Amino acid sequence: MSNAVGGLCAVGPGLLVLLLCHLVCLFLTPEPAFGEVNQLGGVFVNGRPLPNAIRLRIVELAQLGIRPCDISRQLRVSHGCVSKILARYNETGSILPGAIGGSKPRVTTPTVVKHIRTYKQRDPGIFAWEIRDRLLADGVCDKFNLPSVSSISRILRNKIGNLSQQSQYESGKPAPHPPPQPTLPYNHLYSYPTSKVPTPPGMPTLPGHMAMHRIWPSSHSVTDILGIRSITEQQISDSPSFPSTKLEEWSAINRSNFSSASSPLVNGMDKPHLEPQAKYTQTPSGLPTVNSYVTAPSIPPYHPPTQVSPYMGYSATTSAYVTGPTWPPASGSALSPHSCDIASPLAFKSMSVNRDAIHPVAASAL
DNA sequence: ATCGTAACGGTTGAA
DNA sequence: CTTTCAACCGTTACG
Repeated sequence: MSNAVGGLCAVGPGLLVLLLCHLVCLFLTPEPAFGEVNQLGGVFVNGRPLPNAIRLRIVELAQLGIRPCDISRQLRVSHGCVSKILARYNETGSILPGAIGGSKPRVTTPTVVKHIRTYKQRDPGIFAWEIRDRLLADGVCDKFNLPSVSSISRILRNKIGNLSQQSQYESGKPAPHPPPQPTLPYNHLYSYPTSKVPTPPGMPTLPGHMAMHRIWPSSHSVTDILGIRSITEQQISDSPSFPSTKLEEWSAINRSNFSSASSPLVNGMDKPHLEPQAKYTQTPSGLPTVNSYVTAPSIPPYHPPTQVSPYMGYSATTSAYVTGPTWPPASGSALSPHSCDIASPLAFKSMSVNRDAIHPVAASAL
């Protein structure tokens, strides 16, 4: 909670940083140096996610009732991509891309191995499939991270066999935190992108502890992003305690994105991640590129300074959690409820405040 | 005309 | 340190 003070201070330095950021951006992204141009004239970086600003914009426009095809034309993003982003948003409530790279989450975590070993010690004749059942029954694993029978066999063969001689696993790691949770250390990072498994269509939420796997969208929901986290809140929670969960998730989601979306405060500790940014134009905050994406005439002034803030918000903790898509916004967008005063993106502000002004946008697209 | 989606070539990062 | 692999990306083209 040293951030209470830091929060206040963050405003000052924050502005400085923003300024700095802009200077950098000016140099880095007059136009996307490594971008390619799609059929619509939009610039993209193959293999890399669209800047969050664009993604956000897509959702915003959709919430305003603009058709995907028009959004596509207006933002010069392929309709396939618009479709995908909106579908994802609909499904998860997040505009963010999934986790890029890395390996599948490990299921045979130390905790699981330990349990397997225990089972084996208690009943040397136990079968792998029995162990599997017990892992599930005992809540060590859930059906999403339950090791396969062959994995268990391998563990029995490779690890348990050796370990049983010297029990290095436990002695080596006295487990200061006796597996507090069956949840796996890796899984909290990866669970969210189970976007393929996450919520089987029709199943809105995951029951019980599985809900935990879905906390991520919370901080990334459009509402949160738009909202609009005040600058003072954005203190990147350097305390590794509670709030950092979100942060970790964030960084796990996509490191380059993380750095690009988060406040420059991260830069200090994240140097390696800056490189890709310089390389691509997924610049810090992903904003400057916006201008090159967005068709100038149709988009209201997209003042960078104010745009930055929502993305600084990405790194912050979460407050409100829009479970999803309040899709066709009943009245006004789901985004507007937030008083877009301090940190709200001008882009949105201009939309919600002068809703009339946005109509021309829609009109121009139609 | 619009939309959903598979294929494609690409990037990324853990193992 | 390099390679492999499986995740994701956005674009394109097709239905």
